[in-house]
Amino acid sequence: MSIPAPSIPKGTRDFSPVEMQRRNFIFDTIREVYTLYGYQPVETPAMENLSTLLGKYGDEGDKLLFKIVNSGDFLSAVGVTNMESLGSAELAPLICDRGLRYDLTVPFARFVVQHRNKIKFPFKRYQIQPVWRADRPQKGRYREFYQCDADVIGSNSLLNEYELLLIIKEVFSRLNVSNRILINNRKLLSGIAEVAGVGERITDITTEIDKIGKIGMNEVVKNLTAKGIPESSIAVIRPLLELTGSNSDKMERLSEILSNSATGMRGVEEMSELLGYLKEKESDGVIFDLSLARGLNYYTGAIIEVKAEDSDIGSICGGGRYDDLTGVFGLSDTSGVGISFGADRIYDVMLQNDLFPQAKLTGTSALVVNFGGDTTPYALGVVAALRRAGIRSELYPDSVRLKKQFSYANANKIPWIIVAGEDEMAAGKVKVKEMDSGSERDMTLNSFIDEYGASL
RNA sequence: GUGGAUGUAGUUCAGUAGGUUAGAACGUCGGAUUGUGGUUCCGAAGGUCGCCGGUUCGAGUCCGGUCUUCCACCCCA
Repeated sequence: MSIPAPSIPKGTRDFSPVEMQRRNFIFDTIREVYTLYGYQPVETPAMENLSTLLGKYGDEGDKLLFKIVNSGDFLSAVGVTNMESLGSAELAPLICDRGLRYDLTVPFARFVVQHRNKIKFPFKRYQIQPVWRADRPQKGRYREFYQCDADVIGSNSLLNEYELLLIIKEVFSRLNVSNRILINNRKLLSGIAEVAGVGERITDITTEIDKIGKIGMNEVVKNLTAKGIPESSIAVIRPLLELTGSNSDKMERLSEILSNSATGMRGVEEMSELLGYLKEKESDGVIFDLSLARGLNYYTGAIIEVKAEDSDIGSICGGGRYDDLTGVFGLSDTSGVGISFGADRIYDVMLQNDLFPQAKLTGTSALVVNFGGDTTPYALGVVAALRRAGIRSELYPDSVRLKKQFSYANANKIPWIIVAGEDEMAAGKVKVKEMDSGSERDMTLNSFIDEYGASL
């Protein structure tokens, strides 16, 4: 009779101590940079009311929401006829009031509206928490993953966009991840759709435009045609996406072509201003890419996406400006802009390219051997003294064969073993063994701490 | 949600044209060394062959379904 092997839900993962050490390196780096730029931490619950989440991410996003079945007799609200006539999609809202958060931006918008009395605008917050998506798992794609968000809400200034770009550069430079930062502006895309006479179809157009880099212009044109975009419109859109030359050349051409679109012209102004803030060195690796579209529906201005070089992982950071996310929760005229680092994908990229710094030793430095009996108080005194001296140390919990205790130290890469048995106790000393060299010395505990404490 | 691949001891993998008690390495545990690890030697434990059903005298091996992991699409961090 064997118990079935335990398992965890599809797309979720456990993290070992080694993995956690590396993950924390990423989280700590991002947190340090966020703090350095004046962002304040915030957390929100894992689950939100479904009404908060639904309709914010487009149809596709709604499908990927994890819904939570109501507690108690959740079927009583349904009724027999509904049960038989409705599909599971229509049934869901009747039996689910809550869902797991899909990202950190929408819960943050909710947070801002709910706590507006206590918030002094502009509000700069950061938030590092897991999110959940019922996507099919794949390389670099998990059902539970961490986002590391920073947002400024309540300020229209493009200096915020500029600052977020600097943060992105700072984080990836500290992590040593080579990357390219793509920027664009939704207003430019809206303007293009407008002058092409298909302003209504902006969503269809942007999601297709986004694929240019992947499937090529010809395929995109084919898809647009298939979606019913008239050839005359495509004829206007296409040359714009194929603009070449320097950023200022591109902006110049765009302002000519978009001159009849107020939205488009604002896009030109915004993009020119942002590009203007970037000094020569800072603009390294920042690319103005008209084909960058990004799916999330709520973006209205600048959009940002970071791709790792030397990797097929895809996007490792994304963001943009949303002018009216808080509007749906009852607070209008509050524009925000934010970015989000995908910690799990950054982890994958760093592992692939061997970018993790040699693991800092955060494990135990000294293991005190347990002989049991009368020596226990003596051994306990030894660990206590080591800890008082700031040396990470532990007493082996069981008084078992020394072979076992030494092999434990070896397996856990503990560099020192302190032997405090009867002989040592009688002499008022300890025997210290350096595991690397295998050499042993009898000495007082104080002289050990004096001699090696500082290096541990 | 659509399409494809995968699944055998804790781990990485063998397993011949369906045929007795399913193998190896590493790891684990015990011993050589009852106060000494990492090397060596000896020994042991550990598997309802992902799960359910079917074909067959007989299935780890063939067929169907289902789940997991991985890959592509959709979409995205």
